[in-house]
Amino acid sequence: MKSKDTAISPTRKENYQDWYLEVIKAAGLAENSPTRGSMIIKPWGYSLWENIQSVLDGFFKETGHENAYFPLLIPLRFFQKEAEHVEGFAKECAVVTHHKLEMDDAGKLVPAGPLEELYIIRPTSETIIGDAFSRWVQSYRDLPLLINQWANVMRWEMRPRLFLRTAEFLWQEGHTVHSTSAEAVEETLQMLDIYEKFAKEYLAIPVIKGQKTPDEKFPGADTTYTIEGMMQDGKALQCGTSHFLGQNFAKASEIKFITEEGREEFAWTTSWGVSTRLIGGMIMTHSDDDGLVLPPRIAPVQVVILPMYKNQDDKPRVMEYAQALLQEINSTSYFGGKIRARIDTKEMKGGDKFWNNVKKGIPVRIEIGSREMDQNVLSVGRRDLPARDRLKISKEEFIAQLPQMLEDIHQSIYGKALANLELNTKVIDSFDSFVAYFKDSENSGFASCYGSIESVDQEELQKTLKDLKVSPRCIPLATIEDKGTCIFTGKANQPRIIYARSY
RNA sequence: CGGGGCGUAGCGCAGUCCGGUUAGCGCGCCUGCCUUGGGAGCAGGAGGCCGCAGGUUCGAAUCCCGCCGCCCCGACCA
Repeated sequence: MKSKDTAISPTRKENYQDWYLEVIKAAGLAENSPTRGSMIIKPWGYSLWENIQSVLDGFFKETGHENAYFPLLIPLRFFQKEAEHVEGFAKECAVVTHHKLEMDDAGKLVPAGPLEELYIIRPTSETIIGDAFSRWVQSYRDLPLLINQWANVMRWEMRPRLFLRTAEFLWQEGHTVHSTSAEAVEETLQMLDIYEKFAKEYLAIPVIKGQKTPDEKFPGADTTYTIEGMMQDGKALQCGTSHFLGQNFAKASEIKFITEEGREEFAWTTSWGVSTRLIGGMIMTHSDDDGLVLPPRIAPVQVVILPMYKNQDDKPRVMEYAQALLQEINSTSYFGGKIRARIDTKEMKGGDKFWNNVKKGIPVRIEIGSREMDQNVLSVGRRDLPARDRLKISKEEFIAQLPQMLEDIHQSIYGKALANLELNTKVIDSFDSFVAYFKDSENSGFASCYGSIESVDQEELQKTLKDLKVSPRCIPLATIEDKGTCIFTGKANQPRIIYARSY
């Protein structure tokens, strides 16, 4: 094959959507399955999820949460209890109506045994967990109740996209119960902080912490908080949400407790979640026209050794050297863990092997062959730098510098993402410039402007936003005290709202 | 769920309008030779219910009907 300018085609500039799908394919992260809207997560993609799980699970446990598991199927009557919740999710619920299959006359399997009690496949678990909580919570002594579940959920999406929006997806959902409103709000914000920390420190994704406007909040929540990231095409991606549910679900599920004073009161609940969408966000934030770029702290393999040998006679010597190098790397640490390294032993031509590992996004590549061995150096490539650049460095120096190199890569890709976010966030002062900002470009980015909650109910504004495909993403917590005149309604003393196109 | 495009080998496609030998091509895969540090070359080989199911016909990848899936644009969303 002729050598190409970029390993991925089309490039981001040529067609961002197709580029995204190609990156996933080339890295072997996931593929479509025979089941509509549901993806097959391949080992390389799943190992990313495993790392996400293990880090977050640690954070959850450090903050006193325990894992539990609730059923996949939720009795329809439970789901019915919270009106707003129903309105939000009813349209995308898969329903289980039968409990067996029978062969018809034509020899085809058909559903039989209709269920008396219908079930939905959980789109989220507030209702069935709430039912359990109503029994678990009796007294103020049972509170707070801090539960998390790792699970799959299903939302029958009209337009699925790998990782970003699939009918079935993997996530964690935290569900907590508190005796006071203030404590529940505190929990909601604590978990939002954990998500922000995780996004920044592990996925190297800069995010804006904010509050959702009423039209964008979780159905049934009093307040929804979000972390919003900006992809390389300027679109927003909601990377995680944390909800203060008030007493809505407590009332729907009868979660009541006896206070110290002996009064019976409804409890206050929260829920919060992140999903496999994070993987999509990570891909879109960092990857380039040569494929996936993995943040070092979450990469399943942080360093890959590529043995290059001219012939089978040369192989033992190179492999032996590679093994020894692997041992040395494995005995070094980065960010609180042993450095994860492996040798790519696949029998492949040098060039193929090289580009495969580029496309997999492995942060550091080491090529060793007789050339390096004779000179007693390593050829080292960093995934955040052009693929063809190599650093010649002695083994000793490399081992000594490796932790810092991984750290540099993390900082470098985070820095690039942050620059993208900052460069493409514009302060907008008027309705006209708001419209112009989004009309001028498909890849506008974020508009930060004073907006009122009421403005979302204005029909004319609704239409304008719809035409521009723009929606309010959040009211950033960082600027929540910064008040001004709403550019849509003229109402004074309103907070800044981030508007953007989104995934 | 509406509008548009598309389903042919693992991947990317031609052939479909206008039905007619044995369904092709490139990449990949296997074998051998030759190569070997930047996605090599030559030779040989394997691999297809032409998305699924009906229909029209002597004959269907090709025409008609239905269904399923994928991509794009709307409506909806983590």
